[in-house]
Amino acid sequence: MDYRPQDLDRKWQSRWTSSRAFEVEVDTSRPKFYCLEMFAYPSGHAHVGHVRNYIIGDVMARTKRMRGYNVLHPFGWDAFGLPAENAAIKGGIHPEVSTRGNIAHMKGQLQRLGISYAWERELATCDTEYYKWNQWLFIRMFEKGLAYRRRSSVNWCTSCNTVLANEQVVDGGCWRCGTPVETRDLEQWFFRITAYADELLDATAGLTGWPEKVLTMQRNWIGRSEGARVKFPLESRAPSPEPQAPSPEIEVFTTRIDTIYGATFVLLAPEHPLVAALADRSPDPASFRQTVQGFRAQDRAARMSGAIEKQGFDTGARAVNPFTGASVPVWVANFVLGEYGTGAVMAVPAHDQRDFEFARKFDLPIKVVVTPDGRPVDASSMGEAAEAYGTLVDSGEFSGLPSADAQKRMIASAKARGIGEGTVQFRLKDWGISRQRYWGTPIPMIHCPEDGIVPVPDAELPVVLPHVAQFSGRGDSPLAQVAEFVNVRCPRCGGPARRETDTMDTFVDSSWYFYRFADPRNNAQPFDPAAVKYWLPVDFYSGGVEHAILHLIYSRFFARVFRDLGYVDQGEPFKQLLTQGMVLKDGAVMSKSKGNVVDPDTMLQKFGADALRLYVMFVAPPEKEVEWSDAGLEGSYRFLARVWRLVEHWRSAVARSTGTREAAWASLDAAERAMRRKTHDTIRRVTVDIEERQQLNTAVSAMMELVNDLYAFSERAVTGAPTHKSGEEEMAPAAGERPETVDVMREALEALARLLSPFAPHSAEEMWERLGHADSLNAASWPTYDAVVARAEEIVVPVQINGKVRSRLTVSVDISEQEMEQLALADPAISSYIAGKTVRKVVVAKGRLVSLVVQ
RNA sequence: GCGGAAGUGGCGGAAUUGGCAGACGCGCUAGCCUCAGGAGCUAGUUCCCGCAAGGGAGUGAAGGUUCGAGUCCUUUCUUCCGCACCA
Repeated sequence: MDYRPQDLDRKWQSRWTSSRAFEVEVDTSRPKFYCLEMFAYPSGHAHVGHVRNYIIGDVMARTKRMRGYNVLHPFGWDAFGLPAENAAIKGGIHPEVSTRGNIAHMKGQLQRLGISYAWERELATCDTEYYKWNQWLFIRMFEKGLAYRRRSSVNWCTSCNTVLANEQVVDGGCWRCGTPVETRDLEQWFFRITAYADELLDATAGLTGWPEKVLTMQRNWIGRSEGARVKFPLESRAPSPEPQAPSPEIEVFTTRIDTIYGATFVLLAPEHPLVAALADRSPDPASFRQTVQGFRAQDRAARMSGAIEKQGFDTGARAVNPFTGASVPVWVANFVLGEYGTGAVMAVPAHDQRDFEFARKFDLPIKVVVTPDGRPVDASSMGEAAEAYGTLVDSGEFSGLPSADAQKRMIASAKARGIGEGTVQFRLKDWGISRQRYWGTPIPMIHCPEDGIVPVPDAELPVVLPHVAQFSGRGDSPLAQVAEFVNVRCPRCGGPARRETDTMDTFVDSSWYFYRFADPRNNAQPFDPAAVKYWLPVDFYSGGVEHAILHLIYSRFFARVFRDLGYVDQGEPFKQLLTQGMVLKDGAVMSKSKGNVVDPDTMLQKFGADALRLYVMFVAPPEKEVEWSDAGLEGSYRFLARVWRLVEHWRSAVARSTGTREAAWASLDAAERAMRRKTHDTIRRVTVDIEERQQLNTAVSAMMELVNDLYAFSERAVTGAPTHKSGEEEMAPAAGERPETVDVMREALEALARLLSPFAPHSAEEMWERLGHADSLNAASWPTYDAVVARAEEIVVPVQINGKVRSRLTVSVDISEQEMEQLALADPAISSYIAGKTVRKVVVAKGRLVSLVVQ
C-alpha cells in the first residue's frame, strides 16, 4: 500500500474524536500535566506561523500522555476585540457573526492538523458564560479597591466624534478620516496592579522555567527605582486673590538627591496640575496655554517617529531649592513625563545629560557638585553631563561625602525638616481597562444620581452585551446608544440610573482563561478551586514573545488577585514558558497585507498533516525564528514515506515471527546487536530531547538516523532494501533469514512508530496498527530503553599529538586509562610520529581521547 | 544610549560536561533501477593542495587560559530583538 497521508489524517482524526481520546477528568491518582498554547484571536485563518506554536504544544502533550500523565490540553478563543468591530464598521458584518464564522474555520484548520485538544473544554471569551466571570471578578476587585475610577486621557477624533484605540491612531491621525488625533480626559476604570508591583518584581526570581529574556523585559517594565521626593516651595509673590491658589510647593522625584546642590531650575511636565494655575497668573495666559497644548499634542505624534527636540519655556514663577536656599526658575518642558513620579523634576544640568542639553539651549546656569574621579570639573567647558557617582563638592555640610552616603544623609535631613522622604518609584502604571467600544465585556457598574457608582448585584450577572445592528464608527460608545441597555434602576435605591457603557480591555479576558479551562462549564463560580488546585499551574505554556510583557504580567497579577480572594493557593500560573520563534516567508513575518502567507491547508492537501508537523519541528529549535521552505517540507514528506515503505516491507515478516522475540537477544550477531543498540539509544535521545532539552529538531534527526541505519540493516538482511517498487509488496523473510534479524527489526519499528507519534501521529497510528496492534498509541505507550543495550560496546577514540588527531583506536568502552595510553603509544601511526622525540605529557580522557604532548 | 540574544559549509541547522567541528535535512554531483523520471536505492559533498594515500587551513575578527576552545576569559566588529528623554 502506498503512503497516502490524507486518508490517514481523516481516519485517525475521526477515531480520536469518537473515542474522546484527549478528553480528561481530574484524577488525583495520576500525575497531571497541563500543556497550554496561548489561545488564539479568531482572525479568520491560521497561517503556519500560528500553527507552529500549536504543534510544539502538541508534541509535548502527546509525549506526556504516552508517558502516563493525565494531560490537560485545551484550546479556546480570545474572541473579543477591535478588529471584528472595525470590520463591522467597514463591512457591515456584525462582530458576533464574523467571530463565530472565523472560529469555526480556524477550529477546522487545527483539527485537520491533528492537534490533540480536549475540544469539549473549548471556550470563547465572547460567550456570556465566560465574560460573566470577568464581570464577577471586576466586582470583587471593586469591593477590594483594586478596581477604581479616575480621569485619564484618551485619543479623540474630532471629525468622527469618537474615542480611538491606540491601534486606530495611524501616524498621529484617525484611521478612518486622517484627522489629527487630540487627547481628551475621560473618567475611566483602572486596575490597581501597582499594589502588586513589588511582589510581581520579586517573584520573577522564582520563575526558573521562564526565559531570562522575558524576565528581564518584565523587570524593566515594572521599573523599580529608589530615590526621594523633595518639595521645592514656590516663591511667594503678591498674594493671590484666587480662592484656589496654586499649591505652595512643587514636589519632585529624583534618584540623585546627592546632586541637589546643583539643581539650578525646576521642570514641570505639560500635564502637571500646577501648569494651569501658572498660566492664569502669567502676563499672557492665552499664549501660555497654547504652548502647553502644543507640547501635549506633539508628545503623541512624536512617540511614533522617535526622538523629539527638547523644548520649554519659562513660566515666570520661581521656586526655592530647599538645600541651597537659592531661588530657581520654574520651566515647563516637553520631555518631562506627567505620568511618572510627580510630573516635576529638579534639573541638575551638570550631572544629567537631558538637563544639560536643556540648560545649554536656554542658557540656564550649570553648577558642578559631584566630582567623579577626584578631579575638578569645569561647568563652563564641559561637553556633556558628568553622570557618574563621585565625591560631593560645593554642597554645604555634605561636601566631601561619596554620592551613596550623601544620598542617605540627605534623605534623612529632608525627612527631619519635613520637606521630603525616600521613596520607591515604579515605571509600572495602573492598568486602564476602559474601552469605549462595543465588542468586549460590559463593565458591570451602574451610575446612580443618588448613590453614585453601584455594582450590578451578582444575581443579575451577566450583564449581557446587547445586540447593536449598526456600526457607524461615529459618536459615543456604541453601548451608550442602546437606550434599553443604558436606562436601568439603581440596585440600591430603585431610582432611575445609567449603566456604565464602557467595555473591558480584552487583556482582562486573557488574564485568567487558563483557570477556566480547568472547569469550563461551571455556572456557579469562575471555576472550582479543587479543579484548579489539581490542574494548575500550567506546566508548559508556549506562545509568541510579543506577549512577554502585557499578557504575562496581567496574568500574574490576576493570579494574585484570585489568590487573595481565596480561589487559588499560589500566585504563579505558568511553571514553564516557551517563547516560540516566528515563521518567516521571504525574510518577513507572514501577513495578509504582505501577501506572503503560507496556508496550512494547501500544505495539508499536498503532503498531509504529518509532513507539515514534522517539518516545522525539524527545521529549527522551537525558540528560533525560521524561514519557510517548501523544499524542506517535501524532505519531511519523503522521510515519512521512507518510514512507511520500511514498515510495509517488513510487516508481514514481523507478523509471522510473533512469539520468538526476547528469546533471541542472546544469539544476535554483531550487526544485529549494533542495530539494537541504535534503537535503544534513539529512544534515549528522543526522550531526552523532548522532555529535558526541548530541542525538538534534534529529536527528529535522531529518528532520521535510526531510519537510515534501518535501511542499511535491511539491505544487509537477505530481503534487500525497501525500494519504492518492492515496498509495494509484502516481503516474506527470505530463505535462510535469521529470525533474530526480524526480532531486531520489529523492536526497532515498534519503537520508531511510538517515538514518531507525537510528531506524525496519523502515520504513526497507522504503522502501529499495521504492525499488528489493536490499541491506540495514545495512552502510556512511550517506549523505554535499556541503558545497557543502548551503550556502545566499542568506541572509536582519537589520539592527538600536540592537538592534532593522528590516529584512531577502536577500543572496548570499558577500557582503562592505562590500557588506552599503552594502546595509543603502541599504535603504528603514533609510534612513527613520536620516534626520536620526547613524550612530555600524556592526557587520557576515559572513553574520549588520548592526547600526547611531544617535543 | 541601556538591556538581551546570536554570528558555524551553497542553505536550515548539530556538536548534551572544555575532548574527533559540520550530525540530520535541503540543495548539488555521480552511479544503479527504469520506457521515462521532478519517483526510489547507493555513494559523494567545509575549503585549499593531491590521481590517491595523505597534508594544510577552518566556527565574525584579534588576543588569552588549557595537553586540548565553536564552547571559558578579555577586547572588538556585525546582525536581530526589547526598552528608550522614567529624572
